[in-house]
Amino acid sequence: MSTHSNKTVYALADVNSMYASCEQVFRPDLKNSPIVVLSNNDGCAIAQNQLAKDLLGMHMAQPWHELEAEGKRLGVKVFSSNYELYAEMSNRFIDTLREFSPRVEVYSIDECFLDMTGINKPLTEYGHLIRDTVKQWTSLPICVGFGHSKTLAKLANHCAKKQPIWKGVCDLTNLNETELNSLLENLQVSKVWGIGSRLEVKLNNVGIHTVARLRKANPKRIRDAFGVLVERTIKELNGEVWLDLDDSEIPLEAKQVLSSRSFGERVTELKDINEAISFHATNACQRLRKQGLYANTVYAFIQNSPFDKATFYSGNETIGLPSPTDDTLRITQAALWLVKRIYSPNIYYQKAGIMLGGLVPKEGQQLDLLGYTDRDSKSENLMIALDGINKKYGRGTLKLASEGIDKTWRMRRSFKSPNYMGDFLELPLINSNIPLGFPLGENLKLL
DNA sequence: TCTGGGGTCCTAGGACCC
DNA sequence: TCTGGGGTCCTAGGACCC
Repeated sequence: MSTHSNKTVYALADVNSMYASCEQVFRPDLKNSPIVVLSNNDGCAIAQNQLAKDLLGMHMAQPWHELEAEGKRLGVKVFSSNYELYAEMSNRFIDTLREFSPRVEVYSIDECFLDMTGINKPLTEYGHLIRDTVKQWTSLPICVGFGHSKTLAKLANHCAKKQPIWKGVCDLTNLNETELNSLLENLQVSKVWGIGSRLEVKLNNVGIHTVARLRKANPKRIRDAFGVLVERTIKELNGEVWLDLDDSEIPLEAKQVLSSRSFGERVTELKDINEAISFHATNACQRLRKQGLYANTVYAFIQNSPFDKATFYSGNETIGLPSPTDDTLRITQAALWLVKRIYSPNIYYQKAGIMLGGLVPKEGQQLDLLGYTDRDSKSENLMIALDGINKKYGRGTLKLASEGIDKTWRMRRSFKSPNYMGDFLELPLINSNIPLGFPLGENLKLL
C-alpha cells in the first residue's frame, strides 16, 4: 500500500527493557527470570523485564527499598547498572540497523530512527526482518514502529511493544483513517512523545484525553495555551514532518557537562565534600577533553535530600573562569573555591556535583586581553599524560590527591555484573576447568 | 535507614540600551 | 491620572526525554 508513495516514512527501532535484556544475554540461566536493574547508587529500579513488571507492578524509577523485600520473596534477580556493557551492546545493535537503511539516527542508547522513505517492500515484513536479524546478531529483543513522522513512528513503536496483536512490529502508514482513528481513540494522550505528566493534566483539564482528540485539536489554540512544542506535536500526529531525521555522524557539541551523584551514605564533613567535588571535576574535565571543548564557567552544588522537606538545603554557585580551559587542575581549584562558599556545617548532605558551562570548541580559541592563555603547553602535556595513563591502566589510576583515597562517599554498586566485553579478565567462563581468559560457548560470537 | 544521572529546549521576566 | 517604547541579551525555572 505504501510501496509507491514517496511520502516520508520513518521507523523507530528500540530494544525491549534494554538494560535487563543486556544482562540476560550473558546469563542464559536467567532466560526465564524476572530481572531488575538499579540506578546509580542502587537507589531506584530503572529497568525491568516484562516478568518483573508483572510480578512487582512497579513504576519507572521507583525506589528499590520499597520493592526489595517483595522482590526477594519472588526470586527477582537484581543488577546494579553496568553502563560499559550496555554501551558496547548498543553499538552492536546500531551497527546491525545500518544494514537496513542508509540513514540512521541514533536517538538514545536503545533507540534509533531509520529513514524508510521509498523502501520498496511491505513494511511489516521488513520490520520483522529487522527484528529477527537484530535478535540473531546481538541476542537483543526489539520492537519496530513505522509512521509518516517521528512522533507517529514513536507511537507505532509503543503499540508494537504494548499490544500483542502487532507481534512486535506496527505499521501506522498501512492504516486507513477509520482504522487509525479507532486505534488512537484507545490511547491516552500521555503516550505521545513530548506529552509528559504535567502536560497530560493540563490537556485533560481542557477535555483532551485521547491521542485521537489531540490529533484533531486546533493547532493555533493549542499553541497559545501550551506553547510551540505541543503545536508541533499535533502537526506531527497528522503526518506532517516537523522533526527531521538527524543522521549526522558528528555528535552535537554539548552545551554543558554535568557530573553529579548521590553519596553512598550521608556526609557532613567539608573534607568529604571536597573529595567528592574533586572527583566530579576530574570526571567532567575528562569528558570535556574527549569532546575537544573548553569551559568558561564552573557551577558547583551540594544538597541534602529533597525528601528532607523541612530541612532541605541546597547550596550552589557559579564562577566565570578568567579564560576558557579544560585543565583539571584549574577547574578543580575553581570548584573547591565554590564549595568553600556554599558549604554549611551540620547538614547531612546527600548529593554533590559540578556543571561546566559556556562550552566552546578548543580549536581557534582567542587569547584573552593580556595575551595569556591557561592552556600552555605544560598543562596540555600534563592532561594528555593523565588521560593516556587512565585510558591504558583504567579509570582513576592517576588522580588528584584532593580526590582522597578512602572514599566514604562513593556510590554503592552492590549487584554489578562483570565487565564482560570491556575487560579480558572479566570475560564469561562457561567451563570452570578452562584457564582464565579463554571464554567458550555462545558468548564467543560476541567477541 | 533507603528515593538516578545526564541532557535539551522553550518561556517569562529582569537588566540594559538607545 | 500619570509615570516612553522597543529591542536584545541573559538567567532561572519549567517542561520534556531516556
